[in-house]
Amino acid sequence: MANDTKDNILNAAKQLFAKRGYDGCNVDHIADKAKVNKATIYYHFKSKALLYETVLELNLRRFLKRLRKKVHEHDSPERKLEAFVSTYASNFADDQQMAPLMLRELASDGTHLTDKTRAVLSEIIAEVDVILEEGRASGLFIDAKSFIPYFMIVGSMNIFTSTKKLRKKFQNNDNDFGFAATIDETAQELSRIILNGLKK
Amino acid sequence: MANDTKDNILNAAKQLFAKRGYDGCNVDHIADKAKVNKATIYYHFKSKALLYETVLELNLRRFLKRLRKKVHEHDSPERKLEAFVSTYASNFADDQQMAPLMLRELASDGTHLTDKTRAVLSEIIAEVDVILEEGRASGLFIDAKSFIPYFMIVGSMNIFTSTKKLRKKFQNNDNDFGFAATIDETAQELSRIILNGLKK
Amino acid sequence: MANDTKDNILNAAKQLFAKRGYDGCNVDHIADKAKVNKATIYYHFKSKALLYETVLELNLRRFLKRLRKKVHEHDSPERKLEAFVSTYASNFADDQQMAPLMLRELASDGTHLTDKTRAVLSEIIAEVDVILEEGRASGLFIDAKSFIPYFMIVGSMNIFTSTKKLRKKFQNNDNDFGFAATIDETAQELSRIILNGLKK
Amino acid sequence: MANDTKDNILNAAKQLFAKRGYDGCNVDHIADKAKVNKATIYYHFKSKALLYETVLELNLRRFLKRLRKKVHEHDSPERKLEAFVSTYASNFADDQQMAPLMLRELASDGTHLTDKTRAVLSEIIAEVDVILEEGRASGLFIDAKSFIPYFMIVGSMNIFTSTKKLRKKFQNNDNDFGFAATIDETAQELSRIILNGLKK
DNA sequence: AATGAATGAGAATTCATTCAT
DNA sequence: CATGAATGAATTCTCATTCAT
Repeated sequence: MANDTKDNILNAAKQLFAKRGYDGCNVDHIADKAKVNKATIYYHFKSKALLYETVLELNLRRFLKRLRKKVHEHDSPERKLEAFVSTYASNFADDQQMAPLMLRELASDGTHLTDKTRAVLSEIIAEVDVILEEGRASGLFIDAKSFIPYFMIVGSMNIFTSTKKLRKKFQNNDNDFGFAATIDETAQELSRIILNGLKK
Repeated sequence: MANDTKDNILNAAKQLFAKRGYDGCNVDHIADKAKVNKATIYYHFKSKALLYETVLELNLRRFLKRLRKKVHEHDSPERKLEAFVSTYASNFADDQQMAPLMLRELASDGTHLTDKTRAVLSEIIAEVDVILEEGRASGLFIDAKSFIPYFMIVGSMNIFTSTKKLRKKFQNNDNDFGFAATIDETAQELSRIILNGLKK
Repeated sequence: MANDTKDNILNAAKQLFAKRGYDGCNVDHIADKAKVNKATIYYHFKSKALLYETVLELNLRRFLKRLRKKVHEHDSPERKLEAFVSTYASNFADDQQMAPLMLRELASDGTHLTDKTRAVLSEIIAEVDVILEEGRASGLFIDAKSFIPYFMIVGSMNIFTSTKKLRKKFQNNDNDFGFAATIDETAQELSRIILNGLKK
Repeated sequence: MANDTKDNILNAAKQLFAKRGYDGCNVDHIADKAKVNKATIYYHFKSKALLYETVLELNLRRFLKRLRKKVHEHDSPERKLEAFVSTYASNFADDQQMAPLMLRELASDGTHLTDKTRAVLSEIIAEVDVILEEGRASGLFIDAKSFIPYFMIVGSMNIFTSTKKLRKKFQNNDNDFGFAATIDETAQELSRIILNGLKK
């Protein structure tokens, strides 16, 4: 029961933090959504800030695990990078909260990130770094700072996922810039451009 | 004098909204930073929400104007795209607030965006769209949805600029993923990968 | 109006802090008693703690001023000491809050005392110290540490004033220990014992 | 084992009630200090209020017993009064909590005192009363209300013991009012002044 | 145009207490 | 006996906003 309670809180918190940001949502609301008493949240997590940190760390860790698993199913740097992007996409398709959560954190320059959570973030970037290094070593890829392709992927996928409603508002226009694309189409095209761009 | 006051408020607001987000900063704090009385803010802008909208619209409009001017100094799609990216970079180099401001807005799915401001945003994307269309028309570029290169640029440049402090925290590690790069270097490498990636 | 408001708050606070102690009374209650909105208290005093400190300092300062004035109307150490005690008494007769306020502060070892307020306290003791020094110098008084007569006066007068209701509960007994005495009678007898006790 | 737990709770409670007062300390904190679960406190004592009353009654009773024993070792009123004061002092020297505990109770006009506990208090005063009565009967002491010497002793000894830290803060001054005295010196001087003052 | 004062509605956090185990 | 979990009711403090001047 205790674990159920904790999970309910963590899920409710994740949704609201994603939707409204840390400052934009309140503990009452989280308690309502989790169907627990507000004080119960403070019993399990000591403060709103610690709850937020827990949500972030837990989800990033889970995300890293899934990315790794999928990436390591492949051998060539190209397939690995594709796997990274497509897993990124499929994860975001299932879990709509991750994208705004990460984006807000980046926008606030990691203010709420603990050392442990930053370490997880680092391991995610490292996945891309290793792939690029392999690509460079085998003469496939040009020499480029790892963070640039990483930011390209993270930036575009997170923005795409976060702006579901916003993108719809452009679809009345004569030009919707392709905004109606699915996340998988987007991931594929993104992969294609990046891989092509990195190729020697 | 009246305009001085208004500008002071707009500047203070921009800095604080950028740093802490709409919900994360309060009118008292803006008043303090602008060195005006809190009621003065309500005299010039009707509410916190309207102040925020004004900040956003004003700055996006200014940003669009600068991008346009620089892009239109060039002729070929390639040079134009490069100009778009490098102007993006130089603007962010001068104005550290724009990046987190935009990023937060995207993370919150444009909740605070007025129709007018969304229109400005649309015109910025349209700049890229036109360039890509030209490129496609002249057989230089592959056929790709415009928003993808756009999100790649916006995502990576905004994340890079927003995470100055965060990136520094990675620089003790043996691998800093190239995070120490300047914004201009970053823009150049980004241009190179995207142009290469779009090329037929 | 602003000063009226502040005074209302200070008075209400004084009464409640005296009656229930710092932790025993709440800001809502003070606001009710002062007939102001709770937020108004926070506007004028930044926190409950600062309100408390202000109450303490203001009242101790006023108390010191009155003691000094009366003491300095006399010449001999004996008359001065009597004046000190009787003024102490007459002040406490008018202002029932001062005694429990001071007593609680002493009980909590001056935890809430600011440097400035401690200085006022010091000046009150100094009044007694000077009197005793004069008495010793003119060969009237025995050599005794100043704080002891001071604590005797402060202790007995403050306890007497603070325990109005408690003392009444003893008055059904066959022996009420003299608890029914007035504050002036008490002060006189106290003076007599101390003066007699200090005499060479 | 059961008694161990109860004693741990009573000791922890005594220390915290003394340091912070009834309202200033919370059951969680007592539980932490006693190294028991919070619910255990409610198992042994029914409420915070009852725990407090138990602490008070137990300790006052113990205090009374010790005072009585020492006082009754002497015969003359003078020696008995001296014994009362010196036992007061030696008890407070061993048990730093008693003084603030009593002082707070007096400051709050006995609000938390049960009838039983008030009866114990009464018996303590009665000890002094009997001594003074004897002194008056044998023509040694002047006629004075018993509570006044009692309040002088209680007031000064309790204030002295409660203000260990506060007194230290005065010791940088050029005049420390004798605050550096030990409790035994203080008790001796107090005895001397009171006895001298009561003498016919 | 600008400001000090005031406030209603909320927000985070605490706390004494209960209860199932 | 003892405890982890849970909670209703406070409690301190904040905040966007208004208003008289």
